Amino acid sequence: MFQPLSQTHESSPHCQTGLELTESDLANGWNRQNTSIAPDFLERFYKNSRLHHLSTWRAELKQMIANNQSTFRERRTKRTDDEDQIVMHVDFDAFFASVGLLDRPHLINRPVGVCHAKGTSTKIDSSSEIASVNYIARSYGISNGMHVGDAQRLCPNLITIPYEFEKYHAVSLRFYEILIKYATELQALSIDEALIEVGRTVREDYGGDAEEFARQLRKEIKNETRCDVSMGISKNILLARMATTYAKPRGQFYIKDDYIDEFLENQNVDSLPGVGSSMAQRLGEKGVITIADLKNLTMGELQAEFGPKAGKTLYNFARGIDKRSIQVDSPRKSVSAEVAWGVRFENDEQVEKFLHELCEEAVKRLKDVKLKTKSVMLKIKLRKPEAGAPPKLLGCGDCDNFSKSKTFAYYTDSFELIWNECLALLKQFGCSCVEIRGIGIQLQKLNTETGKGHKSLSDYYKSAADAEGREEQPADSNDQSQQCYDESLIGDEESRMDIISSSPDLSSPFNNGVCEPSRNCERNQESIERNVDENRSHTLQQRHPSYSEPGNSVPMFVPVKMEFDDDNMMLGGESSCSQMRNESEMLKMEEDTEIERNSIIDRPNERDLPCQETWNELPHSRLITANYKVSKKTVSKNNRSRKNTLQKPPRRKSKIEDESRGLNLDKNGEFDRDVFDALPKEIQKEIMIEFRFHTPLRNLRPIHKKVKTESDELTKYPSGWL
DNA sequence: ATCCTCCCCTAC
DNA sequence: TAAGGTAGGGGAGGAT
Ligand SMILES: Nc1ccn([C@H]2C[C@H](O)[C@@H](COP(=O)(O)OP(=O)(O)OP(=O)(O)O)O2)c(=O)n1
Ligand SMILES: [Mg+2]
Repeated sequence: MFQPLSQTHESSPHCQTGLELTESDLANGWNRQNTSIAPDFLERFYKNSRLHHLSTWRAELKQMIANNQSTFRERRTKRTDDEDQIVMHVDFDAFFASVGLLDRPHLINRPVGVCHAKGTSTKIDSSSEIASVNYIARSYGISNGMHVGDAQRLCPNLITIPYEFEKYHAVSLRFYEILIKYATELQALSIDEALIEVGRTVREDYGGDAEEFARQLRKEIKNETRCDVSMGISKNILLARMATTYAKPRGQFYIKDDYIDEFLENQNVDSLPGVGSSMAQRLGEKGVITIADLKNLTMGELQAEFGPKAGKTLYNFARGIDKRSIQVDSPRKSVSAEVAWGVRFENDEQVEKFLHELCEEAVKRLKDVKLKTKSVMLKIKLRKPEAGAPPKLLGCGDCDNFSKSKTFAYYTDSFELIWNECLALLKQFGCSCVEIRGIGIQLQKLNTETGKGHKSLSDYYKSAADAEGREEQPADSNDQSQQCYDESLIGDEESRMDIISSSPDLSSPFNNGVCEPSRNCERNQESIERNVDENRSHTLQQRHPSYSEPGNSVPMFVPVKMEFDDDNMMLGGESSCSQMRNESEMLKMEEDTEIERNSIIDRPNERDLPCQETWNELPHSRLITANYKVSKKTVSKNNRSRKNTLQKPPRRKSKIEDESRGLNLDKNGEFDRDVFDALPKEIQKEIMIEFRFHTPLRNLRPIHKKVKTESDELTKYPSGWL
């Protein structure tokens, strides 16, 4: 009764090991050419990845809009009250499919989907994903993201067409050009989707008739791109987006104030943007299916269950309230590169080589946006011990996810330094190469931090007007420091240069990362970095017999280009002062703790070696006891915190249970779930880490229970799609 | 309180 | 055959 749908290996007495699975994946020549061990894998993968394209385009469009802010400014000479705001959401219908059909008019009345599968096979089993299907295909129940095989089961006549990324891009650019003409504020959401604020345009040029404006805008976009958009209109972002969904395809819909409640109440909670399958399930467990149900919960109840912010958002959304403003530009907070497809390794050299390439990619992206980072995070996906071959060809399958980060003392964009940390983090994981199914590098704490949060254009104008005590005030003529900040981070080259030239002594973050002090540092400068999370690392290390004490390691000095936090020096204002203080303090700490600092980039001794001893060789009760004792403080704290939530389930159910299901702490195959469950989440995670990283998987016993299938993990078909 | 790390979730 | 990326919001639990 709990048998999963997946048919792969239930009858098998043993789980296949990672080694077996990876070896079999890499056994045939075609796969060897198309996995992470192939020399040009990364480039080919990114070239063909639709999701990579979506993300890249999104970033590019946001940047483009930010650079074009001045275009909107002219229109925004007056402060607009939130009440006068008219938000419109514009979104192409079946975007990839529609663009693909432009040159295939003979297919226009057939069910069509965009995917990689050539469709030459007569078998209905392709695991290729459909990026976009037209509305005819949707009438069969096919949706975006579905596997071709599943889609063909629903509609055997489905026609597949290939990706044409350049065309999507070109159509999108034309689309945004048109929007820029009318928008007072414009937020790029994706390649085919944007938010615009057009209150002023509608009032002044369309006699206040928002729907007439929308009709004309849709017509213009259709004429220019030959593709259909749908539009949602309302007083805020939430309602505009939901209106678009209702309007699709080839339609528009205006949610006026007196219709809000009626519009919302009968819809399911997951039609709220931000409420996905997980949140919908958690709400469902509380008997909340519709938005009307959601409205019956108090703010307190929602916050107790979902946290202060998420609870408040749910409470407001259920009432059609959304205070977010359109974000014309917002500072980038992270840059990353990751791959979770085709990732298979036979040996550690291959892992390092791949990580090296990925790191080059991540640093290139960092430099492309002219930023520097202070923190690098390595993300690893490891095959769950019980996971068989993934249903998706060369997919990552069912995985446990892990991440580890390191914080530097300074901002940097030095490949050497970042790479060095990536490698160190990889070694800290110490995982078996054949289990790896995904790797990612994320660079955080970029030198864009403001301490002031995001600002929309209207926010900006409001504060400028308020400060000046006048209503009409061009943005760039006052609040010099703020202007300096905005433009220097996001603005175009010209305005940046103006600002920089006004303070010639300070180097810019855009001058190729070189300033006088850093030049001096370039040679013979040791790497100065610091593990902020030392406590955590130490607990892990101490619990494992093969770890050395930090003091025992051999320091390794790395010559790197190093800079002071000059970026903040040029910002001026309060936030940069406090940032400077922090930097000075950090620098001081570095001096005070030289040994510890060195240990961070120590070349580890024995802990890098493959672990021979494993926890499996200990009685499991000892493991539990040991961990429990090490974290006694933790446990008591946890008890305290759990008391707070005792009324509710103390933790989110399914995820944790799924993760622990892979564990067999006892070599007799018995696993004391009660004991494990009683442990704090943190400790559970650490136990898992120990087992995943330091236990030969062949010692793990087969798992008989599985609740979620892999496809549950990674696909989000509407319920009842099969 | 507020920060940090390590996650999970969501959206396209 | 197939190309399951990426950025941001935010929560849990620990440290300060
Ligand atoms: N799982 C998904 C969802 C979307 N996309 C791509 C293809 C889509 O065409 C494009 C835009 O996404 P939308 O959610 O707007 O979907 P469509 O435009 O295809 O359909 P519609 O907006 O009419 O629902 O993003 C994708 O590759 N994979
Ligand atoms: Mg669309």
